[in-house]
Amino acid sequence: MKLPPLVQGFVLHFGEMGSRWGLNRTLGQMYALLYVSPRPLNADDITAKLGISRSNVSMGLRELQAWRLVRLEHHPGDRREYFSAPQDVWHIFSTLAEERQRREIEPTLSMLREALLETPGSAEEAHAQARMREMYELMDQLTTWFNEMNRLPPDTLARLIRMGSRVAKLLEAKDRLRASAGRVRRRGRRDAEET
Amino acid sequence: MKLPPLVQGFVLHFGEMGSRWGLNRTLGQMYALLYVSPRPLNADDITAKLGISRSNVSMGLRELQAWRLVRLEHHPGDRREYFSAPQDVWHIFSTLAEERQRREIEPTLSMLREALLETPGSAEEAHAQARMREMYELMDQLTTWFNEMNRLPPDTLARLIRMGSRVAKLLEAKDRLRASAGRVRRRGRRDAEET
DNA sequence: ATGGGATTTCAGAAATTTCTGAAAGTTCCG
DNA sequence: CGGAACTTTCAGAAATTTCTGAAATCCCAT
Repeated sequence: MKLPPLVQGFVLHFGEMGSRWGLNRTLGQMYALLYVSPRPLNADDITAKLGISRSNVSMGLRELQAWRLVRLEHHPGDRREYFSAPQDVWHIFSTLAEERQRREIEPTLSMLREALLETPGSAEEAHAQARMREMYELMDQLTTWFNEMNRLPPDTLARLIRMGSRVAKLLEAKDRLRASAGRVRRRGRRDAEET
Repeated sequence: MKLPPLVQGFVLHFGEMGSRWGLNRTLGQMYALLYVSPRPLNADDITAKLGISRSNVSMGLRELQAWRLVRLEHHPGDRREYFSAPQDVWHIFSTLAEERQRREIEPTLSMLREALLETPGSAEEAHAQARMREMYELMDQLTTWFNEMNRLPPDTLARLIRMGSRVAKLLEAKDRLRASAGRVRRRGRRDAEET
């Protein structure tokens, strides 16, 4: 591995962490390398910089593309394929989250949906099914929420994040507004809809 | 494995998924079993129901406790240890998320903090460091946000989730309120603080 | 303090995942 | 076409992770 120390540390760390995120060492290293690279790299660049086999790089690049974490581009007058990581960190995190949802959550939601259609054959199964229903409902709600938030304009979302728990204050404000509107009992400004 | 079909399907699925979440097959199966079980189980129960070795169960239980996913209890007049999964699904998801943050995010935040203190020795390193700073800032913001939300009273949080993207409407309402307050230029009701 | 039920440890076996080199495939140019 | 420049495939090697059985340890009741 032939890299400046700062970059090497970053790459190695991502290699280690790669396995904790559903990736693996090589994938983590490759992604880290592309992320900090000032220009797109081709497969041989990556092979050289990481000191791993060419075929491993080829497979890794396929997988990173499946994760939608890297983009492929061509340079005029050069037959090789160049890869780069999108620059926008928000965007990166959002695709990462989407992709993980697709791989980690959706299969379970389907499985649970099917299980909930079965007829329990015993008290034990009935209990199990009730527990599955609870889990299904929360997962479903959370993914719906996540998808909605992810569809919001990025700056709105950024603002909500920046507010943190102070959004709760908005809720209280809304409640006060509704309460007083109820007391006065006439048509007023309607700034927000009910949930 | 000797289980009612509905339960067996659930357990096997969690076994498969276990590896995608930072667990592993056995851990996933054990957790699934405890989750749907109507009563706490001891290690031998689990050994029998899942058909795996006693020692594997012992190690798995330790790990599930480290994840704070199961609780240990004792029954009077019985020396064995009984394990159960907390009933509240919200609570489960929240500890799961906390635990993942601790294992998947925090190490990277530390690594990045250290890297940002280094002095880049070349233009390439300077660029890499700038990219790391971007990543650090977003991760830091997201974890702060997550921690704050997780500290909110559960019903407030539940309400926010149920609102989904409609929270954005509250933001707009707030903006309108501030705008008109500014026009009128006198002290009015202050329902929400500025971000 | 001893016996025995219960749990833990751990070295090596088994299973799974990742990586490689060699061969095959693709594409473009002359 | 023929071949050079790249990329992909894939069977087996290497590395890693998970699982087991046997032995050790713990700890309570007598």
